Amino acid sequence: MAVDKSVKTKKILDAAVIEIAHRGYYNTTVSQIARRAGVADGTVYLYYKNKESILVSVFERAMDRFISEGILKLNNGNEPEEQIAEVVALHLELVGQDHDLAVILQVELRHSIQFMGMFSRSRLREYLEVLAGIVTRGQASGAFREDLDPLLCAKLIFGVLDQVATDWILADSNSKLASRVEDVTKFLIAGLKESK
Amino acid sequence: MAVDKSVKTKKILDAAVIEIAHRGYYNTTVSQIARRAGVADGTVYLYYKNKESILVSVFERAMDRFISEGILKLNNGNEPEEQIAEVVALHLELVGQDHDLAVILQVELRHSIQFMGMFSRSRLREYLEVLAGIVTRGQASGAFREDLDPLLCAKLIFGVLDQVATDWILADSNSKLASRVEDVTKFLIAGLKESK
DNA sequence: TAATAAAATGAATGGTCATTCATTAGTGTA
DNA sequence: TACACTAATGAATGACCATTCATTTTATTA
Repeated sequence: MAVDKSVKTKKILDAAVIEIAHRGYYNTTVSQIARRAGVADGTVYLYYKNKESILVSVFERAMDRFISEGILKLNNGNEPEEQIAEVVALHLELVGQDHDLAVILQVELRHSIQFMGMFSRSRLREYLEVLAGIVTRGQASGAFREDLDPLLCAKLIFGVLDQVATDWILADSNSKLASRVEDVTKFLIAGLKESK
Repeated sequence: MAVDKSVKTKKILDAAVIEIAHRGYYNTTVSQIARRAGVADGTVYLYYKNKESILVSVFERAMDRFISEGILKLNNGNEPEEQIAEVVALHLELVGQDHDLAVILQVELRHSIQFMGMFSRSRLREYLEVLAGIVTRGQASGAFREDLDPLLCAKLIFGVLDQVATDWILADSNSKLASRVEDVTKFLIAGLKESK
């Protein structure tokens, strides 16, 4: 039945996210994923073509949560400065909420983009374009300096967020990620304006 | 003879850097490294304990080039703003000079820090501390705002540089990395000062 | 209930390496 | 030249693991 099908597909995917986030793709065996999902090894292949396609699905879910669910929350009525603050908060909140998701985005995805000509670059692009849009609007309204390319700014903003997230993951600290939102925002907004 | 020993060790390491940068650690076989180095498979094990220890040496070399050779060039007499400019230029130049080195630092190292309890974090720490030192001095001299933690600032600066470098690698563009030095510097310095 | 179809199983297969080690080549010494 | 010692070789070993598929279990239908 259709429902059963998708339920089991999801169960396997859930298991894969956990295993891959903990051990990395190459150190995770299909058997481990199967065991955690509570199915036989062969069953995995009824739902996924092969190991790599599981990874692709893992990425798709991660990107989706992040981009679709996240970015849509942006309030377009706000001032550019406030939007930057919103993005920082959203980005760090999302990463902070789900450690496994975060590891996959920060560590595995990057690795796979490089070594398995993976799609996904386009989703990142999407994200960058949202950021660049904010910068462009800020420049138009005079809030932000105009001597920097918006796409470059978008990348720099992303770099900062990505770094804070990675730092949090690699340090496995329980220090709330949220506590850094304010300072990061200050830094970014200053960078986008003329300095004194 | 002692000289021969280290020459061959280096030859194998050179080969490993190239292979690993192109294919990633898990997709690189010891045979491939041996072939590129022009030695037999077994010979590799006369110079390295096992495959993982090759990776460790690869990282050590990469970090060394980057930190020791790079940071030492910083001119301590300069103003904080100039030092930031210097760091940006040095970082991007070093990465831009050696694509293989860059891939290993940006992609493989991160992956390994997460999944193989690797040392190396301490070398990154070293780098961050140099950056934090610049910020601290800038705050003391009144050049930079004082409401942000220097270590956080160091991480944000690193994030920006890391992102620009990664972007360059993943886009494999031949657009000179150097062309971005100026704009990145502007952004960072503004972020470190009070905004208008 | 019996027959049929669909889903799930897990042992077996085949391929891929990291690593070893018996053998060979090379180098220096007397 | 013969001997001893070191370095290098690469075929063989053994472990691992993705994937397959003959068989079993479960669900559906008549």
